Amino acid sequence: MPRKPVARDAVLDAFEALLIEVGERAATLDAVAKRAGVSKGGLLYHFPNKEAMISSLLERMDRLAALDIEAMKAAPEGAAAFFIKSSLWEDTPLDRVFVAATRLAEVAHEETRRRFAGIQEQWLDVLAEEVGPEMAKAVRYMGDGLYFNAMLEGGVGDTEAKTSARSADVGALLAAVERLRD
Amino acid sequence: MPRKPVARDAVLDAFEALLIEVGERAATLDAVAKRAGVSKGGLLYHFPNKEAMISSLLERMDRLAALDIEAMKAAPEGAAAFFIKSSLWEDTPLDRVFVAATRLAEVAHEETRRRFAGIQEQWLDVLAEEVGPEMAKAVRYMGDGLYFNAMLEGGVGDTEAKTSARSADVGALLAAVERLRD
DNA sequence: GTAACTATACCGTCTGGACGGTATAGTTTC
DNA sequence: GAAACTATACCGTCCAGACGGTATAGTTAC
Repeated sequence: MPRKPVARDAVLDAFEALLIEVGERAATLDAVAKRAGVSKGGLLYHFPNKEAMISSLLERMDRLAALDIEAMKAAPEGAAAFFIKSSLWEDTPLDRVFVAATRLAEVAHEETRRRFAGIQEQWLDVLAEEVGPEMAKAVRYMGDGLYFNAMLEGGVGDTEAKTSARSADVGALLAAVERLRD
Repeated sequence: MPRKPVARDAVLDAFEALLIEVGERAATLDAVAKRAGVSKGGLLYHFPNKEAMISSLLERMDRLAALDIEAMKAAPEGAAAFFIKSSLWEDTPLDRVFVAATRLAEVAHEETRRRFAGIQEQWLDVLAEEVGPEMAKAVRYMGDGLYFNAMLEGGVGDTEAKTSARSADVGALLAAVERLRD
């Protein structure tokens, strides 16, 4: 059996990290290859072009989002509370791939935008089952707001400090969700 | 008397439009000049480099945001309701410059991120005066969520249709705000 | 069991095009 | 006459992608 393609995952991780930290513009093939500890030729062996790399990242996002939605449905504290908590930036694989993909959507990457819309719709459906369609929107927009801020902050600075700063906000949001639930 | 510098505003408008519609990557100097109906030399006559163009856009944002905050304070329906309503994409000058600037923040433009943080802080202060610091956060995140979605949609497709689709959501959010106010 | 072969997993270099910016000479408008 | 342009040519750099080469692991043939 041939060697395991260890570089493939390393490349995707590096691409993701660069998108988060320095944005789409600076996530060049050279930069990705360098960060992954791989030659540019090696990178292009696994992903024939940049678009293929993006595709793989979107597949990763769909896979992780599907898991998240399952967890959300099964959450003992309720889908809404679970959703708000998980919208906080905690550097989980889903957080990372989500913010990374946001960078692509920002530069008008249509396919990425479509995938986003699909996932958001699923979230909304699950939330609506719990709190009704109207309040589901309020909850979803709060979560989107959390992501928006995570995105604006990017990977810059002390992640720990920012997480704890924002987790105070999550308390406020959970309280708001409780009020909306009645 | 020399002519009025009509091209200056045209360039800034074109830059803004391209950021919204096709993202930062595609908002090149050539593209901006072409869209503005101006020669590249003419563009660079007014803005010696791209950074100067960005600076002017951020100044425009600060100016419009300051007006918005004044309007918010004076709003008869209350700051929170005003804020939610104005977070909806309605193609106003502030909406446009805000989403355009988001594109720059996304590619890790530090100065843009700082300006955003400043404006958000002002919004939060005004909201807190009305609904208290905790619920102010909930309201602000809802507004951020609305912007997040406007940003993801970009300038693509039928703006009218999307606005009306989302204005239904605004109803839900205003209802949520009313509940939180008690 | 080993030689010949094949497929996979890379590496390093090169090229063509785009992009930001410079320079310069001329034209219109007030 | 001077500000506000147009038009065009050019430069250095960066980037996506192409290409040729290499190393190594498994496979077949005898």
